[in-house]
Amino acid sequence: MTHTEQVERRSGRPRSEDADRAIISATLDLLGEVGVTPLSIEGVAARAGVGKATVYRRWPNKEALIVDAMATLKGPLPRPAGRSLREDVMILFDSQMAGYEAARQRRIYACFMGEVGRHPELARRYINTVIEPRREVMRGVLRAAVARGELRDDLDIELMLHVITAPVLHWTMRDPERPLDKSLANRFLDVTLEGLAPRR
Amino acid sequence: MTHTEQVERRSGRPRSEDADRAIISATLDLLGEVGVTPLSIEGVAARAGVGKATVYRRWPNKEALIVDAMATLKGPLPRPAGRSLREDVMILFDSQMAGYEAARQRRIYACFMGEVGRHPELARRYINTVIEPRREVMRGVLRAAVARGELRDDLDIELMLHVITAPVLHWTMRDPERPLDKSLANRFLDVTLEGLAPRR
Amino acid sequence: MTHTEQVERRSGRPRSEDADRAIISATLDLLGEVGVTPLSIEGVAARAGVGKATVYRRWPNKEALIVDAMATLKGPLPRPAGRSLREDVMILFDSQMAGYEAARQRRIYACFMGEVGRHPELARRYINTVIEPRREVMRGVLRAAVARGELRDDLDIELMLHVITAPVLHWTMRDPERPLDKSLANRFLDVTLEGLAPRR
Amino acid sequence: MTHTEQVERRSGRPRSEDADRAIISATLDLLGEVGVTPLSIEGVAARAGVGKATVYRRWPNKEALIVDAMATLKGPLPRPAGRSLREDVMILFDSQMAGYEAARQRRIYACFMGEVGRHPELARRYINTVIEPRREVMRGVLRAAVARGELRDDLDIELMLHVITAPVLHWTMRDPERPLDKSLANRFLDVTLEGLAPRR
DNA sequence: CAATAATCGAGACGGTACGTCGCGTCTTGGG
DNA sequence: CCCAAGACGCGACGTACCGTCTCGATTATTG
Repeated sequence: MTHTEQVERRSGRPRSEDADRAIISATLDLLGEVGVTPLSIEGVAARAGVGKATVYRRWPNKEALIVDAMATLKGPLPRPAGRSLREDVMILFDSQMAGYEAARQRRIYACFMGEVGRHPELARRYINTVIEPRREVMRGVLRAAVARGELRDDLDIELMLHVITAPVLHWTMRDPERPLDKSLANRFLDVTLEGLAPRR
Repeated sequence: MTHTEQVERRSGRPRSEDADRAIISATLDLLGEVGVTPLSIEGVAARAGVGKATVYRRWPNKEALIVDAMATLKGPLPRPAGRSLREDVMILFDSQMAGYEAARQRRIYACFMGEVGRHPELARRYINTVIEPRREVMRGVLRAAVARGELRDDLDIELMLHVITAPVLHWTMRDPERPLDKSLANRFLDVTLEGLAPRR
Repeated sequence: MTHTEQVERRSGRPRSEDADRAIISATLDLLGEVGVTPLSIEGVAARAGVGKATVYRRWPNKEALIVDAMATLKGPLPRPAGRSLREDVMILFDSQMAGYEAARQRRIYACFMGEVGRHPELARRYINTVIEPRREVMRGVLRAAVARGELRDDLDIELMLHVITAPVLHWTMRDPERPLDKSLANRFLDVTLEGLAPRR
Repeated sequence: MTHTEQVERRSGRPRSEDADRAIISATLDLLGEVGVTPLSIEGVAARAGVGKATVYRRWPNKEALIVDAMATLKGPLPRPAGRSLREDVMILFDSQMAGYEAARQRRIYACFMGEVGRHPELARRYINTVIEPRREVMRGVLRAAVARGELRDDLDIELMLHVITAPVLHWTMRDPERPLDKSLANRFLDVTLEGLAPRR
């Protein structure tokens, strides 16, 4: 999974997988804590308890390191149940709000959003790699809801996707440390779903 | 308006107001371009075409400088016409999307949102000083709309405020350089207002 | 005697002669305390209790100021009695060892000697203006002593001048604060006048 | 020989001895060129072609650096032949007048002499470390000459030492770049050994 | 099992940006 | 017109941190 993917065994002492993991984890921590611009290899190595050369031996620069670190964020996607729109949406929300991993991801999301202007290429990769798959799941949920008649069929999916997710995401950015309260998420849904529900 | 507010005239050469303005403007530019953490007094002075000492003579550190720079962002608030909800909301949107000043403010907004976790105190001041007054205008708009029967009266204003503004604000963060297209803003409004409109 | 010598009266407030004196005196003090290179107009003005512009109005740079300050060091030359070589030499020594003015001059002498390499032009002027007149007095003393038969007539005056004065001057440089003890000066004279070789 | 003398090997990359040498040499050059007060670590680093941190890692301030730099000046002492006073003295003079190293040492000597008042502690160390050993050699030469009957035995060695060396040293200070002409040194010796008084 | 070779943490390297200070110049109000 | 006070742009200072490089020690594979 690292940048210097190797196929054939090389002689000499093999690279420590512990170091790999510690570096990636430190990178993700720091991405969420300080953002892309102030993140430095020095800081990553210190946080990982590893020599700087151990990082540079694997990745040529911080962009490459961040790209590889992001790849580990793809993780297992939430699987919507498909019974009702609201249930599916809450499953997706839940996966972003519970646990240490989710908190770190919220911090990273906020940092990338704040640095879109400085690091457009990295931000694009982050969106494509990490965010887009989740949006794709959500699109499936919305399409299924349209098919079941739970959502209007005269609006494009992208519009509905943004209107449903933006209140949650933007709320989260204002305090990434605290997960969004589930009842508040439900009240957001009440409003937006009302607007998106088919006119009878 | 500078940090070292002086009442009585001091002896010696008075401080240059040109320098004041250049420093504040450079600070706002850089706030939008690089954010809070990487902003440095050195960078501000260089951008302003001013000696570093000229900055340090006025503000003891970058936080104080940023606080004073933010104060100049309050600017004139947009005045809603009060004829219809949609017209008023579009007036408010417009004031954030047109002109160089608005573009700079969008960049600054994105930077502060991305650094809430690192500089909570500064972010809080920014919200209170710059954002909250505009939200207050929007609250007035919403209350008037409730009074006119254009919005449901069973929801609290804060909820409606967030649901209406979040899609616009979050869309903006994904590309602060380009102002939000007015027709897209209208489509967002179509959906959210439908959800917030009173049941007949 | 200042650099901007003026002949005709100019209109407006005349320049303060107090300031002139204070600046020159401060310059001489600092010349002796910090030397030529670290001496700054800022320091002179502060020591003189005068605005910096008041100095710059009179002298264009520190070299010109130092030149004029040195001119005031010429002072009244000691007048040898002409009765005996030893008495005359001790009169000259005395004038360099007694009083505040003499101590300052010793400090200045040490500083210039130490900075000959950095400021050869200033040092040359210093030698010509301040030191050379005193050496000229000493030459007269030596010539008279030769005429009286107190000194050999087969040596040139410059050589004798240097051999007699160097032990005193060099001793002084090793601790300019303390004036050379008169009895030690006498012992130096004993040796140079009589030599170190044993009398047969 | 560096300030942070280490006995046991420390982990990590060892400090470069090339850097040590370059820094010390640059310090000695600058000591002779600009003196103690204007000497700065920045200047030393630039002259040595070394990062400033490389200097500060070894010495905490310029005084400590100068002390260590002076220690390298002790060098090999001249060995007088012991056959005659004049020959021995000229050997000692020679060692201060020939070669690049000697020219640098003359410049340094002049600088320290000129800054005795500003840096008495450093000057004291310089005298003790660098000058005193050479004076001790000269004392041996003088004592041997006294024993051989070449010098009077009724004068103390310190007095003779000063009277013999001062003309040479003080002449040198007036132009440290040019070594003292050997024939002039001989004429100084002629006088001090024989005296200025006429032979009866 | 010894030799080899790549990796490890540690830390020194040259370079650069930081906030501070002091320089010589410039600009006020008041005498 | 002079004077003090002090702000101005500029640049040097000592510090901290960056990415790179280099050391002795460690750890698998190879002969």
